[in-house]
Amino acid sequence: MFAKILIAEDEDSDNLGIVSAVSDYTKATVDTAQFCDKTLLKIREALQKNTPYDLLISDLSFALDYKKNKITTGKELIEKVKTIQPDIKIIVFTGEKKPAIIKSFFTNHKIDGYVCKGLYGLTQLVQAITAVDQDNIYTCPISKDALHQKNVLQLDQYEIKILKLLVQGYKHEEISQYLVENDIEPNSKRSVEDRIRKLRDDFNAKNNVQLTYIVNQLGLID
Amino acid sequence: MFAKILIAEDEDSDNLGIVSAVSDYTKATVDTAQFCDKTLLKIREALQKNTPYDLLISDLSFALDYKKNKITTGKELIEKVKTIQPDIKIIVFTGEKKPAIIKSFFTNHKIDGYVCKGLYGLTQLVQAITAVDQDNIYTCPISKDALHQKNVLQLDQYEIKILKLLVQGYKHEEISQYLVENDIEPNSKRSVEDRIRKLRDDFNAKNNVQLTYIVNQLGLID
DNA sequence: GAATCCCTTGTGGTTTATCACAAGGGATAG
DNA sequence: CTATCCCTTGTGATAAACCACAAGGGATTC
Repeated sequence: MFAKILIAEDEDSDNLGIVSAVSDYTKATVDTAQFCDKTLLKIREALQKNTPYDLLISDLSFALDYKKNKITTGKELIEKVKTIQPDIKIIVFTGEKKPAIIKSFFTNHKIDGYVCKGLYGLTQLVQAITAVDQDNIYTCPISKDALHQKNVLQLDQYEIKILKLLVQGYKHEEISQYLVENDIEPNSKRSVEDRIRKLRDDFNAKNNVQLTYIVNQLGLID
Repeated sequence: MFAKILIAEDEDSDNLGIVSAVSDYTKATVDTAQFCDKTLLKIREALQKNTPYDLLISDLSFALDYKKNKITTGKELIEKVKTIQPDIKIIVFTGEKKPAIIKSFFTNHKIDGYVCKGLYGLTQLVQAITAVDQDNIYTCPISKDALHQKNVLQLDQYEIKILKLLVQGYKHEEISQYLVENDIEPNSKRSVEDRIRKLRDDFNAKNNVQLTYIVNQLGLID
């Protein structure tokens, strides 16, 4: 079983509950960090002292940093952590329930578990720790659903760019111009329209208003 | 100081922290409820036994009810509570930071305090309890900002209806039809357009795509 | 090299959104 | 009562979104 666990969670109301649940269950050394940068620092230090953490339990959203922390989202934090200690296990423990976001953490960031905070969050977190300790992947009911949804379409960078420009009020023509100026191809007005139409098809949207609303609700253009 | 406090919070990871902070500070009887309906029930029972709660600390979002609880949002909960015990003090303790939503809780629901969960959530919650106990209104830094923002435009039901139809892909003409069928006035296509144009002006949006994106981001059409 | 496929782009036409101008009607102040 | 204001609605024009068809070009296959 894990011997050294780090919990990255900025909400003070949450900390106590998580720490006590985790340390009751695992008997491991449990440290906490309330900022992304602090988390990274602790992981680095532990590595240098040859007493690395086995497991990181991390939230995704962190308070905006009045102290100018460099990293402010769990996404970036996890990316950085993976570069300095690739073998560390990671469980995300968060309120975020959007399927697209959950999915991307498994596919893009190779996390080991995902637990949504909620009624039974702590129970599931304990289950996750057990599973991950045995080299399994853990998904709570909500994230399991998210991963099994077939029609959680992932957007590529090109599509995200177009949609972001759209919600900024850009016209098709202006989007085309922007793409030309930034050397992104394809970039004709016609191609932009084509891609937007494809997206409308994919998401069953009647027009661009509904399309942008849908992808925004799904968290695809955050 | 308050003698009897009820905490409505569905996240189990949060409960422990909140309860211990509140009971350490107040020396009051502190009860908790993980569902909206359960909360309402406890308040009713306490009233009948002539030992009512002095203070309700409530979250806003609650887990969706597999047991078919009637109330699933803090908003509805607070409305109901106010009808059965109008004099109870209410502090909202939640992750929700959208100005429009925060504002509406003070103007429409006459709550006594609003604290955003976060780095110093518990500290602020304790401050809120002190303030509210002395019949003052408490706003945490974030909600204070929200209340002071001048340009947090509130939408009326008519405007919300139109915007909701818009993001469902309705055309102006179809919105007009819908309004006619539901006896909502004004309902001509022209009037619908006019109102949408006014909204675009208010929110500085170039077109309907940007408009709906903005109001959605602000949480005005939830 | 020719046939084929796929992606990109262009053209032109229809529908919808956006906008300017104005007529009608109810409410209100004097 | 009348002048005025504001809200609603209508008309018609322009801009943008939306859509169907097809040409050109690169890559692949045989």
